[in-house]
Amino acid sequence: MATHKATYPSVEALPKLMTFRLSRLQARANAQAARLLRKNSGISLSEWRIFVVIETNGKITPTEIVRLTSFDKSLISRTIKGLQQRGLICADTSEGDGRSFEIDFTPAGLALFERSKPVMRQRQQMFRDALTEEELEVLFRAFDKLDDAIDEMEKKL
Amino acid sequence: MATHKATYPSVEALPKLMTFRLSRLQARANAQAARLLRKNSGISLSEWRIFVVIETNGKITPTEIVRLTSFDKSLISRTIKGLQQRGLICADTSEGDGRSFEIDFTPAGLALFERSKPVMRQRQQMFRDALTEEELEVLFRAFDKLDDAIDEMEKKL
DNA sequence: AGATGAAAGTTGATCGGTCAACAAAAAAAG
DNA sequence: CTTTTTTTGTTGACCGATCAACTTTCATCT
Repeated sequence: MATHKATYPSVEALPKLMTFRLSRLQARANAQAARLLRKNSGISLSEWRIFVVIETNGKITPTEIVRLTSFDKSLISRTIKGLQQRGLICADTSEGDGRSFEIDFTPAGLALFERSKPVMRQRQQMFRDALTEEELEVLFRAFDKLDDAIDEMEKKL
Repeated sequence: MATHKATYPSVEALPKLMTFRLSRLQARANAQAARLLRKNSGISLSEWRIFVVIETNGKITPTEIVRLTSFDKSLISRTIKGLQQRGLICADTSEGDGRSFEIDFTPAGLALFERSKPVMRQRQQMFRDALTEEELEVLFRAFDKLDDAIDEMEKKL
């Protein structure tokens, strides 16, 4: 005979919610990266990201950073200001556009970046090593597809 | 003859950085969910998550929520307070523990939750439909492995 | 029982991230 | 050439998330 006690979708369902897992994983990865950076070089995660973009692209304007990364432009603006004030990046006005400017490493900034690179590279490698080649492929393909799915939802929902 | 122009790891490398992709995807998914909820029922994402936990578990204490979800306990505390003040959940002190209490839906809260469920379920389904069954399996396995990888890094780095 | 330590929730401070409004400059339209 | 529109970057306000300090209650040890 059934009791009156309610039955529920069961808590095991929670880890099967994609956005739940995604959110949790990202939060943990994020917190860890921030802690590592803080310990190794005292820079924040947004600052690290700006550095990575400069490294991969060379000197670059804020708008280009937005285009390449989709980071929020106001966060970029504030992050750049902080880096400048500490002398970790330099800025030169763009030729032919008085509104914009290009940022680049200063020697001090590059040194600080290089100081964190080993541990961050190792971390990236540990993430990759945790998965097989095939899983990595599927994962990145899944990222692409989920990105597209969000685009579609923006239209339909 | 080579020029003096520097060469860089190439910007195409950026989308191959796992944490970069993870962060971007999660941020987008997050913002979208928040927008949908705001539009449909005016509740926040943290409030939605609390509702989902109550739905899957039944009435529950804050500490149990922490255990099940790893959400931050202070955020849970504030979220619960907000829901209570709007009469969307009710709280009864736990039997045998004067410190704790169990929260549950009020009729109003349940109604609001049910109002958002269809669109949120559809969203979850669209995420799942974006991937094949096999990709889904690999994705969730990857989540598990990456979670474990973070645990290991906590020890080594 | 009384003291000590652990656990449950709350609160304040702070930071990161997002959004909307804005000023300056450039580009496009007339 | 002048007006309008767009683009670039900055700023203020706000919410979400995290951390540490704290209060209250419970559990443990003697």
